[in-house]
Amino acid sequence: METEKYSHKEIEKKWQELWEKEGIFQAKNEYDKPKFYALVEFPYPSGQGLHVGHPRSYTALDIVARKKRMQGYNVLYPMGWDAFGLPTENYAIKNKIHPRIVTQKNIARFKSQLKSLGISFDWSREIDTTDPEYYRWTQWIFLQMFKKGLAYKSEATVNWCTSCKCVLANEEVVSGVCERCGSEVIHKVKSQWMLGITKYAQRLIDDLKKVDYPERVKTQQINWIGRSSGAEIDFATSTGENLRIYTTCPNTIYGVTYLVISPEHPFIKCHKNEIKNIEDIDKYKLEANKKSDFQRTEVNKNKTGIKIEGIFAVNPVSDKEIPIFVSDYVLMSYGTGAIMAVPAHDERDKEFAKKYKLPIVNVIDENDNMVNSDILDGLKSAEAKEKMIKLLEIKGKGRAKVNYKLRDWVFSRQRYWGEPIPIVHCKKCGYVPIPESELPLNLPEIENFESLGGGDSPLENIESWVNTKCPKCGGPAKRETDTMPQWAGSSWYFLRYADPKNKENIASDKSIRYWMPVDWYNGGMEHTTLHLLYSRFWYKFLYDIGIAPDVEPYKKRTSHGMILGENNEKMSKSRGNIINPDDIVDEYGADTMRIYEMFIGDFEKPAPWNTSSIKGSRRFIERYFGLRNIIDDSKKMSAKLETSLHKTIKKVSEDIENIKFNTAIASLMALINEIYDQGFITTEYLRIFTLLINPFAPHVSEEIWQRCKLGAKFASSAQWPKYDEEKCRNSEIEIALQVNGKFRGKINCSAGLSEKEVLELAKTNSSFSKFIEGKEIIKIIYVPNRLLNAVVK
RNA sequence: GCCGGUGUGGCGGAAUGGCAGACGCGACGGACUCAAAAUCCGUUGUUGGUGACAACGUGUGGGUUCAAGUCCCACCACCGGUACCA
Repeated sequence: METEKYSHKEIEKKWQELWEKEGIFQAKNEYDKPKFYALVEFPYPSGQGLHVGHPRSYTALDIVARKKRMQGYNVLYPMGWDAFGLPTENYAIKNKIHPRIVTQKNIARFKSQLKSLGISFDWSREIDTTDPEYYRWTQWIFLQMFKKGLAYKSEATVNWCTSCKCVLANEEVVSGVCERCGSEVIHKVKSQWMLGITKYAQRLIDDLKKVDYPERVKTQQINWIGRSSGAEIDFATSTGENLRIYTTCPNTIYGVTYLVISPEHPFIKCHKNEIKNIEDIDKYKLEANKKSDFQRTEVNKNKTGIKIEGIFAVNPVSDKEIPIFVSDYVLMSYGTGAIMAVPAHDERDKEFAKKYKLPIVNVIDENDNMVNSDILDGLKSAEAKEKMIKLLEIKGKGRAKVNYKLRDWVFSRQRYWGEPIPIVHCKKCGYVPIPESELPLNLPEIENFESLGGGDSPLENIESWVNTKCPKCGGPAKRETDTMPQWAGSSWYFLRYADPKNKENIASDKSIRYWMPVDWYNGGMEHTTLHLLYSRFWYKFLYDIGIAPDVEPYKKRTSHGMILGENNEKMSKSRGNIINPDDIVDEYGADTMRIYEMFIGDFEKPAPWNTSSIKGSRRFIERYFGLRNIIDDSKKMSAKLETSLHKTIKKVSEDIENIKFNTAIASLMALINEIYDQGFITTEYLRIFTLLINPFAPHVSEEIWQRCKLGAKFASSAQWPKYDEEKCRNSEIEIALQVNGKFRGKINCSAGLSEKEVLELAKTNSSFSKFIEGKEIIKIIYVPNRLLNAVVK
């Protein structure tokens, strides 16, 4: 008998090398085979190295990918690097190293960490968003958007850090202050490149019907896009110019007692000569602009405003004269920047009206019927809304209008470590795209990566790069010095994996049509309204220009829960609860780490890390490794074990598809317990068990596969086992007995008995019969092979 | 405020309306050992009882049902997202 200890280090190294040498996980360009494209979000190679959260996602889809391969699919499971970004740039600034060097170092570390986990990535298709051969296509897509008018430059309000003196992305503003230095963030108007994602708003909502995403992901996207349908209504004013407002409740128009416009509304400037209190209004506007995000949310409920003196508006249906106010509770960036206030039926308007003693007119009663509304009286509010829109349209004073909360995507960053925007500005020709033949537009080499004080990109310093010729007229022109945001490269990367070395196209047409869409994409919830939305938008655009074969990039999306620290809080340096995956792999092995992370709880829910629980996963692997010592082919596996085996094959197969990795492992543990209870295992059963455990613990199962000569070269390349539905049923079963719904014992019997036969048997059971003795049986409920309930009086 | 999610032993967590607590951790008892670790065997929801057994038990309060962790109604707590979006 072998007594050799299980040595994870030797075994795991051996198989990782063999797999790599034989290239067994490389996807084949055999376009007649059934394909399966499994994808996980490629990481940002940070200086901290891999987090224990990464392997949760990667192992899960590794299990799926490995099983699909064993089921005969041509599987693509690629990995790459989303490597542009702020932390690397900050590190580079601080340590005066080129970000490229930092990135390369981080990638090397990540890669070796991932390899030590035995994930079956196809490393031959590795991509890196900072590679000019990659980002030339990011730039190329941008140019196509520019040509279609989807990329445009415009003045936009951006976040401005008062201490760093530079622009911040929305995600860099944490509760109103700068993420880097904690200083105040204010709004500033700046000329920015924008992407017209709002043109795709409706499609981004509608096409969610076509994909298999978790409901919470769909609703979060729908809420973020924020569709509302109402009407635009033109209110005449005493200036002669109309004020156009937006409302979702045009039916409440008889309840309008004033209008409110945003402080930035151009109406103020246009009519400054007619406004008697223009100085006060300008002062108010200045105050409003000075407010930081933080202050704005703080004073959220305490509304301020000022009446415009000397000008009034006229209600287009009642012809009543009403005042106009300026208030920062109305945003210039939504709708028309002007509203009609209905204080009776809007909380914010009500608060404002109370503060400024404005009249409140009720127009909808408690039964949802219109009142005080002339021709609308008596109608339900929904009917009234329809009727009012029609009426306004006939009068030419309003029209139905749909609005979205979604804004166009601010696409400029004043930073070095990003894709250069391939546009030049010519005084004569305006914004001119550089010719596609000049792509990639490489990032120039510079010494100082720090942003300039004025909020301009550090590229602004490189005069030799900035000053160029206009591709159109040949005259002097300047290059765009802003770069693209972190989210650019990840918006299309899944396409590049189809054909990562292609020099002529983002990928060959054939490869795209074969591999797309991604069959299963797993990633974090935090990307729901960022990367996931952005990439759906880009893919739709690529569909529109004939590159993508369909409108949605991902057929199925799942989302893993976060792995929390042992104290149930988010892992972070400051909380001191970080677990380094290297330590776990070193001490327990990759197979144990994989099993542990899959067994930790429901994959889709957050779960706290617990180092002492890892032992259970390690024990399970060792028990599996020990099976080789109890092989006995002279005996036959019991009938009970045969049933258990088939049930387990079924359970594991289905659980993997249903993202229930924890219960799949539990059922394997239960099976191995049963095998040890029996005291031996046959080679055939060990073979099947090895195949079932292989996607979860690939190294140790390859080792057993080889040592016990269970089949050809690799377990990972063998056929996934099939189960027999017939054999999943026990012939001997247990039936629960109840009296009046209360459990009173159980009987063992053969399967398939009739109600009468079971009842007779039940009566011989003393604890059951005790409770029906002397009582009248009113009803018997019999669930075949499961339960018998006697209702007695 | 609005949207989404979650509440089950000491802990992580299982349960197509049908034996609540699978599987694992921990704990307790035992075997092996000079001893410890490892391993193996057993016990482990709470309360009462020597015991067989009984009662109670899935956030709270109601309801539907022969039967509810699961379905319905009302609420409470926590977590995530979002926020003056008219």
